[in-house]
Amino acid sequence: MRNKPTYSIESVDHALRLAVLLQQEGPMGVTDAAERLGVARSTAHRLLSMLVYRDFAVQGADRRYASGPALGPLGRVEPVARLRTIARPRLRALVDRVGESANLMVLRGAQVQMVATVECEHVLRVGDREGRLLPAHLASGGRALLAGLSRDEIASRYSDEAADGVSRAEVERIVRQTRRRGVAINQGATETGLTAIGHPVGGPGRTPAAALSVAMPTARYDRHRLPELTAALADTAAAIDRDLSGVAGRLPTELE
Amino acid sequence: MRNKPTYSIESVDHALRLAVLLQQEGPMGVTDAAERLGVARSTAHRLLSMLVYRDFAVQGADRRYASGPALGPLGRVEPVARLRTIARPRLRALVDRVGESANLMVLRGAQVQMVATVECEHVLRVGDREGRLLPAHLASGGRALLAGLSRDEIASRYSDEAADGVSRAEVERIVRQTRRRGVAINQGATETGLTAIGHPVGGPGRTPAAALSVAMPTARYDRHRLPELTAALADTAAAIDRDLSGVAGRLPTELE
DNA sequence: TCGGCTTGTTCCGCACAGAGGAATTCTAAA
DNA sequence: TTTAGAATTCCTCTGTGCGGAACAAGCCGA
Repeated sequence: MRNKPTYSIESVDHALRLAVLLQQEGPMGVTDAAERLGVARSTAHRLLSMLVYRDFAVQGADRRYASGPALGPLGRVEPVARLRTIARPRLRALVDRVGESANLMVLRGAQVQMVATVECEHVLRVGDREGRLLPAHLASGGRALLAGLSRDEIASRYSDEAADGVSRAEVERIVRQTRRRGVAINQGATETGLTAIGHPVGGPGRTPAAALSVAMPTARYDRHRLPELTAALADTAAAIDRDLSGVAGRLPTELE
Repeated sequence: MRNKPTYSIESVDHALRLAVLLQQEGPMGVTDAAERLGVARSTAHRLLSMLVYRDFAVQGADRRYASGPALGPLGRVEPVARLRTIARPRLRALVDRVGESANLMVLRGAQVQMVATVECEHVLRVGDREGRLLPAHLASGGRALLAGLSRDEIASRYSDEAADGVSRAEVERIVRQTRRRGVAINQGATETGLTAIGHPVGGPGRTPAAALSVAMPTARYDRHRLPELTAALADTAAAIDRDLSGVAGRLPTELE
């Protein structure tokens, strides 16, 4: 969730908040919804009717309204927010350790979405990209995640024809390269002068669902730093994985 | 999607329509969104900003907006609509064959959602319940679907404590009973005087994702009709499964 | 590199659409 | 059957949502 827009639309905000409430808290009645939103019952009813109209809600036999098929499955939005909360102190520690900005990202289709970013203290640094989407095959974390996918899984994300500027064959070449190197690296692919190293989050035997990266100006990257960076990434990934397992969390791969 | 509400809210409608567009058609820019909605660019931008604010959209590095984590996965809403379209003629044929109302439903958590209904021509009949949610363990189609789930899968939908009027132990008892009988039947469980027979849709080796039922007044149900009804349901389920496989569709179990 | 064009973003005035109070309808329990 | 609570419908009015215009950012070709 971002900052409130400069010119927000209250009616739309109420509707979207209500959709999220249904998703996260389960079925509720009109009166419940009105109280939760701080609006009149008639307003709540109108909002619910709009949500039903556009498949964001359905009404049960008991007259309560539940989340509809347009929304993500019940309870599964939270993992992204929880992932951000759990990962942020670990990202902070990673930045302190290596002195470069760090990112956490999840795979969404053929792209990665930046979930969290912690910036380093250098004046010249990679800035906050939280919330943004990048092509997965270009980003270091995206490459780390793609390298963990089967050929079928890659096929389900990339068509035969070049789309979004890349063919499946090219993605497969990048995956093979990443696997061969044992490291996911992006040198200038997403932005000239930027180098990033990626590492998946998710222990052995588990599908990696998120990835870490450290990103820096190419001027500060030297291949002799690679062992240090990869070790720091691996340690941080393991720590995040432990944190997530400790709360019996489900990882956002299940968003897909 | 239902009929347009009596007192609809245009601003909310625009926002929800835009969310569905992002979901179904992939990333787009402000100008595209404005054209698709028939609004000014500044209005489209405000709507997109609200969607981003509430996690229904994210903005990519190329400035386009894509669907956000609060929405169901890309392209997966449509299967419900397509399932309805594909199944409706088959439901019609089923109703013609057995002379009773027929439903198609999908499992959503611990409930089933009615996807499509075709009513029979008797004056006393089970009416249209399309769009409604019912407790899965009570509905015949829900029972048919639950009987196809593993113990773990049932555990993920029902907690230990009695919630929504049922405990997991009770659900497991119903599942065992359904499996023993080889038929999923609801006599008066969802409504007094109503009897329904359910049957899963999904061929051998595939997880049943939807279910059919025929539903009638108990006054018209006789256990000697059971072979006829189950045969008609099995034939119809197989036909729908073929129709779905023919278009290489994915079934709505993947909504979950 | 620069300029022109396109697209995204911000601002503000105004009129009509969204909110809410009240009336009506529905539902479940006693 | 009655009653109370909740859902739904209706309608008035004011403040909010829309869109035009200005501004900012990005892209591409010369």
